[in-house]
Amino acid sequence: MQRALTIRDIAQIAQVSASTVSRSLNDSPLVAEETKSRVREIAKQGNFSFNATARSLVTRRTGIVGLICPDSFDEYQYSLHLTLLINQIRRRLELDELDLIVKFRYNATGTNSIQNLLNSRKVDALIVINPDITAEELSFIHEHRIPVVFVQAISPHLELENENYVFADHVAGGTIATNHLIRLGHTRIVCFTVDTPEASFHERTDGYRHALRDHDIEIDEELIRVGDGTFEFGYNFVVEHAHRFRGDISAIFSQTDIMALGAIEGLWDSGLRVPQDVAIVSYDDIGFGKDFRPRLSTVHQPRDRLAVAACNRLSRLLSMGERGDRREEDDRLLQQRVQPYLVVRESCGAD
Amino acid sequence: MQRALTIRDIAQIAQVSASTVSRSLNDSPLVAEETKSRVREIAKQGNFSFNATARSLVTRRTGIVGLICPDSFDEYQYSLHLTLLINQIRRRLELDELDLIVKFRYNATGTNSIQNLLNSRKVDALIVINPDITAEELSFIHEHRIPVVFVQAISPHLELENENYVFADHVAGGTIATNHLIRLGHTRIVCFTVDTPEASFHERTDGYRHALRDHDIEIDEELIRVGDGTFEFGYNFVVEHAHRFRGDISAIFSQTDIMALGAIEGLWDSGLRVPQDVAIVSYDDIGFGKDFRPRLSTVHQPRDRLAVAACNRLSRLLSMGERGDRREEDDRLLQQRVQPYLVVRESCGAD
DNA sequence: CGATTGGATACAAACGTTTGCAACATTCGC
DNA sequence: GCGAATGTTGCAAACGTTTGTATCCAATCG
Repeated sequence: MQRALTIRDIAQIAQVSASTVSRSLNDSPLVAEETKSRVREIAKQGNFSFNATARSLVTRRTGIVGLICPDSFDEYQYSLHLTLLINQIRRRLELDELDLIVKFRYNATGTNSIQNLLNSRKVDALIVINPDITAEELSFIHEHRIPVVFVQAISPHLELENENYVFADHVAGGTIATNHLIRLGHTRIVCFTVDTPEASFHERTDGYRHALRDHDIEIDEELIRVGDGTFEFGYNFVVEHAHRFRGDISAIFSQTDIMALGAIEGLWDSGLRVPQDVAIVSYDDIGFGKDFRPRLSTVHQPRDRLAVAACNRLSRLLSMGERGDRREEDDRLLQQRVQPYLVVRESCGAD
Repeated sequence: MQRALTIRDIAQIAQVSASTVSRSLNDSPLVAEETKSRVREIAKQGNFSFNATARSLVTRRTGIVGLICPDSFDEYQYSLHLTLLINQIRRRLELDELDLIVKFRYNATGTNSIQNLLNSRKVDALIVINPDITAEELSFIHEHRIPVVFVQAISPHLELENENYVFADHVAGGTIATNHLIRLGHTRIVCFTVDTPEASFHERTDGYRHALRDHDIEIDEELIRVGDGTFEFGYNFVVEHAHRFRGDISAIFSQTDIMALGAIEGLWDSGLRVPQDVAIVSYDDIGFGKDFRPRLSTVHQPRDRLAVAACNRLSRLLSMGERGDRREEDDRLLQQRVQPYLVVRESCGAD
């Protein structure tokens, strides 16, 4: 295989024109069945396949979508959730024969990943995860008239009204978790949240507040503790406040699984048992959670649904672009919210 | 921006030919400095950037490398190590302005990922992780004359003599871990390995054997336990054999961190403490390990070095392809082995 | 001062497809 | 049996670059 076969080579062998070969292999109705099958046969024999680059040049479609992900992807507490999410997206994209280029928000050469990707026209569409994006970049994207879907958390920086946005309902997640604990009889529930520009954690806290308010339980602001999402934080807090877990506080709503694992470890070291002495519900459902004893009761992040919804949205946009129309009903679907659900295991004390 | 600017547009504005624009923007020595800067200025004003597709068509370079990864990437016990490895590779590739398309070994449409990728000529080179690859696929790759480097574990299916191969020395890793335990005075050391076609686990076991032999310690085959890499396995084994950890067995070499975490949990539930009663050294260094109490002493998988070595290798192959030469010295570097190292924390009882 | 060099630029042919349009053959309706 | 419709094919122009070769002009040399 010195030089790969081209449609012209096939054309010569089949004694037809290159256009007929192209049409045959693309199953155009313009060519006779008999010719089609003859051409196909020859192509198959010669192990022919299209040169994607040449094709892209004229169709203006590369068959690649770009995904921008936060640099925090490198840090392990985010890796699991994001990895799983991205893998789901990749799998879903396979169905449409689309490949995925993943880029970090900020790259090693100091140039802007988003601009690079769009300028080079390497991708047909963009998925932006946890969109920590400037207004400037947003308008840059729109100038390029390239389909874009934002996924996962709502960015407070972003005017989402006219954007395609698929996100999880973190308020509902916070409510579900807290309600569950309340139903089990807990009223003094400490809430571990995370200090980050991302809105998702604030929303989980809102959910916590809603649940308490709905049950006429006093909201003690002192019980809302802002951490950093790490094991250490959970561990340190419970060790430091161990005395309060004997009588005062009876449950924890931890907004990350990792902090919950830390808390469990810390409580243990303080002579307290989960769930017997303290009930815990956490958030994310990162897979490790079901291994440790006690197994974590946790709010499942609907990664699969996020992925599916985002990709469906994207497919739609891509095919809309092809036909150039834009129907009314689509506009109503611009924002799509997916619901998390509670996975009850052991740490809440109710199986 | 109805239609993106082309070099012809720039040419017209600058009153030069398209080729001069191309050469100017590519900093060719064939064009006068003055013209160059004039053209550059105009390009900058107009926010011009090359159409990567058109460029690829003639240069036969896409600036994209493909990475084939095992489907087990989906399962969480592999995710962490692989995610980190792939992210490192991605970061390293940024330096060469190369983008990365990651594909699963088997894709949803049932077609062969490797063949797809190569046939379409979408990528300039291939990285194959944990190469569970058939001879047929291997020869397919070579027919395409595309640079390929295999990473991580050695595949028993693969004749690696003529392949570019970057792998970790798992024998050394097994030896290091076991030696450390021996040095701490342990002689009855149980070894958790994993049943998989991948050779890396067998190699770790070989390392374990070497270490014992070197110290004239009898190898008790019964102490080598074949598991599945999960938390459950570690947990169940120690619980079931708890009595033996009081007097007989005094240490564990676990070939995955996860199994070690399971064992720690199980020992605890059996009233045994790590490292006081049982010392543990594990393998992988997955990041979680440093959070849990006791913190894991573990053999660090040299992901960073694997990534760097693989990418360097790839860069080299790519630039060799450009110049078409192949020097002798390169052949000697075909296989590259990187060394793991021990991270001593708490679980081994020696800080 | 004519021939020669060399630097700067332009021309045109690739790269491998897709696709609008024209061309041709065949069939149909009347 | 003739014009129109229909079905099949080929021609050629795109798509936006790169790059080998030709051209032009000024400067240099003998």
